Amino acid sequence: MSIVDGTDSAGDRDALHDEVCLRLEAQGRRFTSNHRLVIDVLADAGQPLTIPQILPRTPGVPQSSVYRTLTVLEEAGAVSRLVVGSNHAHFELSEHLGRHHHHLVCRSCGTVTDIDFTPETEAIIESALADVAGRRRFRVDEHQIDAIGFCADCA
Amino acid sequence: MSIVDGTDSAGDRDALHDEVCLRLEAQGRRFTSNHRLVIDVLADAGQPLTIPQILPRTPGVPQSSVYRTLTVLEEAGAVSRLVVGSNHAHFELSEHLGRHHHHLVCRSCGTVTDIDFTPETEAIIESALADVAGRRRFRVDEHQIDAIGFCADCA
DNA sequence: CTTATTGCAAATGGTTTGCAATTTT
DNA sequence: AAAATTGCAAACCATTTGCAATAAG
Repeated sequence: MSIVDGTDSAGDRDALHDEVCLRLEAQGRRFTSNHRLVIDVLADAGQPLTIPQILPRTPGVPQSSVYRTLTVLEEAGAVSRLVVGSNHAHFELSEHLGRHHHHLVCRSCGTVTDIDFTPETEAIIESALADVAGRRRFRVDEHQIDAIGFCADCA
Repeated sequence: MSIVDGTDSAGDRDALHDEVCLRLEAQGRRFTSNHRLVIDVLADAGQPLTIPQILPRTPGVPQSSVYRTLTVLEEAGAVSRLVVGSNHAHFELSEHLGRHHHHLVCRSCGTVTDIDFTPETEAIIESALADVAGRRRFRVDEHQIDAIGFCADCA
């Protein structure tokens, strides 16, 4: 189902690159070295990163290019932009490439961590959402759940 | 339990003002006419508003004062700042004053609408969160669920 | 009277953009 | 060659802030 299944083998990484490339080409974009570099940074991190966190891992690439790359990747559905609390947007591999998950957001340090629910819990949430949204004729594409509090370090 | 229970009678509004006043005074702040004005705008709207939506409803009050008022009210726990997708933050009465709820966010027009889950669904979500977060020694204060998609108007 | 709040204007800072040079196909 | 991407610097724009005047307790 998912391109990146967590084991992170070399083959997975190639499959990830291929999938991103396909998505870019579907929109008439190109898969350049900057694109690959940013994808790899996000894949390696395994959790949402802010621009200040990404920049040091893309040495020599100007800030504006990283922003542009992230925008292109977002439009191609390869990356998601997350805005929760903090002043900086967080970026992560899209759920199209990874797997569905939710977030723990630390009030103090702003760090965002991925968490998973069981399929049963997800099913309950989805059906509750479909029910409530349907009543207002709202079509739900996706949902995001953020738990806000304090991480172990900031407790 | 909640100060504002949806019927929106004059008494509820007074109770709302009193509660906001208490919360402000607990922090050595004052309950001024600007504070009341902004609270009333948010209470009347009954859904999250952006600054561009708030300003026309607070005639004569400069933008910077509205921002400052919202910050003070947020610190007092009377207002919550919501950041989802759009370029503008959305503001609403805090769950301390209203009731716990979640959001439908329209990808197209950016409008945010409140929705409620049943207590049973909420209980399941809370226990799932407590479980997963506890395993990482993360202390959950609150959670927010945003369903992203297209509203009836933008379908 | 003491201290928080207000209003104005100016600054801040994350993010976006114009344009010429450079890659990619 | 044609078109997307890059890098640099400059522009944007939502939000914040300094400061003198004002209002609340």
